[in-house]
Amino acid sequence: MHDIRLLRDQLDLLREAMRRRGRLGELQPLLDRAEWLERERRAAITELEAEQARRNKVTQEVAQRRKAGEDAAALIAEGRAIGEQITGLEQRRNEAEAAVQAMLYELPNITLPEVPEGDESHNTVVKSWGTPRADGATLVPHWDLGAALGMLDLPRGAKVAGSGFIVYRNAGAKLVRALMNMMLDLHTAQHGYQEAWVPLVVNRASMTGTGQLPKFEEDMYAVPSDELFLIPTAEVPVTNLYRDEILDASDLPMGLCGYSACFRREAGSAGKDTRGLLRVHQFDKVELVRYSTPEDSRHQLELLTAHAEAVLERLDLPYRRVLLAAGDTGFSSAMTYDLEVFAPAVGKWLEVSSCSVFTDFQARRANIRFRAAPGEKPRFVHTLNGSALAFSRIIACLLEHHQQADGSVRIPDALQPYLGRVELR
RNA sequence: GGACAGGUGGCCGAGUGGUUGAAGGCACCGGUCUCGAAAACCGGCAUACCGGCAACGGUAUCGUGAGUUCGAAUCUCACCCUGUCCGCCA
Repeated sequence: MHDIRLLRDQLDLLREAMRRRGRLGELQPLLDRAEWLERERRAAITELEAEQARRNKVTQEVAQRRKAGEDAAALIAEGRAIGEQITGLEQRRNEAEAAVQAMLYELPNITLPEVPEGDESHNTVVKSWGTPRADGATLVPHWDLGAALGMLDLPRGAKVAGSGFIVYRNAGAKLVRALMNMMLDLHTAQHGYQEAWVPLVVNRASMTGTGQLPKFEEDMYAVPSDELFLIPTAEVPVTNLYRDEILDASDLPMGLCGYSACFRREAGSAGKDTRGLLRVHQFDKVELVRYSTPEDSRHQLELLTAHAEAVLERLDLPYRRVLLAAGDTGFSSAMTYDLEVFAPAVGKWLEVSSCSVFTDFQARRANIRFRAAPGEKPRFVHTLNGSALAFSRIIACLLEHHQQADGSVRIPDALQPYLGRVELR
């Protein structure tokens, strides 16, 4: 969410930000209306507070007369009339405020200057590591290989829950545990993250804090009877850990990592890259979250991204880092690097991580602040997060990239101790 | 799920419907004293918003939201959270 003051004195900044995302045409009317509503809101407040001040005077006068034993009937009548005025003005203020708020919730974050403008065709590969296999045509796709190895049971997943819900079995199930432990050990022991094990459902306030609500309610599984939502990523509970709190400057930068299952309805993407493990309704993920000062957040994005990349390097999977163009950058994000790994049999680069800095966009929504020094005013922190990593696509890439001529799969050295074997066959 | 008890400032804690933004204490900051420190004493110490170049003025905030009233931390209702006991249960 943006600072409401931008609507007053930096409207062109917002306008330019929307243009860079290629959404000005669509959002211009909303911006205009929001600007008008903000003026209306303040006008209502000014009038309302004048009436409230008047009422407070009358009220005190009543008290004094009562004490002196004088008659206060006229004043009480006046107070009643003012009260009616106030009720009307309050309603006017509330309506304007709710309307402005609703519009602010619809506006995406302002991207950093170095983010290329335009749509996804302007995404830029800024780094490559390793060599993708060129013999993909000769390889068995992960869904067939996984089934052949007894690791993946997609038909029964569909039976017990539905299409897109995966059953891992035998070495596949153990592989999930191995990946979880390997990643969490790396981030806690080498990268300085605290570990958190968090709820898989959150309330509406948390979903609003990180930006999933109110705009993306359709994308989430919900438990309406309890007003809870299944998390699409551990980003939501982990970032909201410090909602409505003031951190000490000495706490920053702070890193938290956590494993969670992630639930996504993927409404509207039926049939698109949905084979095997490419796009599923429930997957596992280790998430990194960082809190930093505003001055340091850009640097923190590089650190965070490097932490995610370290996992890929340990898994010996060739990847590339893509700087997303403004139009492809997520709603809450100011700058995002996607990490993509090549799945040779599928013949596609798969997004296995998305590392973002949200500037103060989430912190303002979630009201997460820090005090730079004792006595100073609290300021909003900057939040960051990134997957490190999403398991299902990693498993797909492991099965394809490390596939050997006889249909077995080599297990990367770093994973061997966790899985307890050197290959799958 | 049921029955009680409770939610007040950074923390503890008072608060008969009428200068209560809220006593008192602790913590914190500044000062006096001291070679220095402690103690003692003096003073300061919430947040957000509106108006104003500013000085400053105003409004709101006692878990949340509604209501009663000229006026609500205080009364009523609903909800949320915490604690204790009972029930149920992995």
